[in-house]
Amino acid sequence: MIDIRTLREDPDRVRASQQARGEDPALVDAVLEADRRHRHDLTEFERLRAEQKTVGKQVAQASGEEKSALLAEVKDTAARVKELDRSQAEAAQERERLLRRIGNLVIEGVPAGGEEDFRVLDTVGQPRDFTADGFEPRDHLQLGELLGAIDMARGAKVSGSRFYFLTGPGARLETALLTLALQRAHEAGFVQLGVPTLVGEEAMAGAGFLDAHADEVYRLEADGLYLTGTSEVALAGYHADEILDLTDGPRRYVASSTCYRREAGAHGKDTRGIIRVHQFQKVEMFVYCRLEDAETEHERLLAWERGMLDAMELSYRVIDVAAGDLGGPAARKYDCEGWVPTQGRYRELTSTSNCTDYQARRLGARERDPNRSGTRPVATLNGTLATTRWLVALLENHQRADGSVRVPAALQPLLGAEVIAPRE
RNA sequence: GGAGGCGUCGCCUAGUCUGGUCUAUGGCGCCCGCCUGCUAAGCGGGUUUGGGGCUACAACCCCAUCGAGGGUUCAAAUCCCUCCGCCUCCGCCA
Repeated sequence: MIDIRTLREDPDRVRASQQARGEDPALVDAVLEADRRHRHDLTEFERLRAEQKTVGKQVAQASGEEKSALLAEVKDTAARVKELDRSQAEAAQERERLLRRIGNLVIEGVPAGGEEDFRVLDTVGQPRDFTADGFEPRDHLQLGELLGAIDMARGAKVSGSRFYFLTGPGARLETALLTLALQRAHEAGFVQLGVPTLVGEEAMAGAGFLDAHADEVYRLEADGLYLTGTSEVALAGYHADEILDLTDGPRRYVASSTCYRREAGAHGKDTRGIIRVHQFQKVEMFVYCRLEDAETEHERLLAWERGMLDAMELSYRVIDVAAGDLGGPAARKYDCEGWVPTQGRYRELTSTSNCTDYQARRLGARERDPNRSGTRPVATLNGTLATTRWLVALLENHQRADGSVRVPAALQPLLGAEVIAPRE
């Protein structure tokens, strides 16, 4: 949620941001209208309420005839107060409802436009030339089956489409990847958290996943709980409604968790293999820091992601995601996309968002304001350090003509092997 | 699953039966000042959060806030209802 005060004082800035996102700038005026109504009724309510309290005290002192007279007088006020409180609250709710629909203020420099309007910031490595290598690359599922690493058929038998088993070397490769990510985060000073993946409505909404992504979320009707599509939800909720002390620098957390996504709008897309599945593992970084440090911190998160991709010896590109493709809470988002040989294109492997104070305001994660009395929202950022999807890039890019797959040096000690060989 | 207890402004705590004197008590901690070779002690003051008015985003004034939400009442921490969380006991099950 953006700051209502920014919207009051500088509505043009908000309109411009909406425009860049391809969203409705008229929403700004609707919020302002509801805000005016709210403040008018609130002022009136407070004035009458003060009066009611004063008379109420007199009632307590008085007796007999004087008391009945006062009672008669204040009874009317009480009814008016109740009425105004209702309309004030109603206007506040309307303002809130509209305000929540406005996305975060896009940071200057973010390309305007939609999904295709991203800017490429960097490209690392070359897409592997299999013609030069003299063989036709197998896709990750062919390799997975050849190596005894992925079993889609049994996944479907047990749970349906977009479910899978990782088997033997596949499961071990995933574990090694996640472990390395956690190790590297630990060495960088992150505090590791074990997190709930089943959360209440408050946490889900606070992180912003019940707005645009509501269809993507698994909901357990009987218990009023939601399965999280990323540990960001739990990590964002961790310090909800708290006043943090950030004088010693940012709070950095990392968590590995199972992620659940309905993929409701993805019928027929990426149906083969484990590119797009209902359940996967992810190591996620999450940072609470001061607003003025957020952009620097965002660069750091990106650097940690790139370090991990480099260690996997993958070729990838870094993109500055366009405003229209950001999602509500993000003010800027960098994706790292790994090369997938059999698709001949780059696919998202990591994503890091700077949510500035947008998510924190809704969550109530604050700090003492260094410039004045009171508190102010902190900034939150998140980023991916590893996911199950990385197996696709690892298998396809490091495959050899005989169907075996070379293990990147960084994973070899964890896996205890330099090569994953086909089953006999 | 059954029975009971509890939830107060950082922590502990008074207040709830018997609604108005609660502008929520006291202690601890913390902050500022005084005193003082230094520290400690002592003394004085301050110390929830959110919002509105007015403004320099100060000071000041006001409203809300006693787990959350409703209700009763002129008036609710206090009475009634619903929900949430924690604890104890019993049962059941690993």
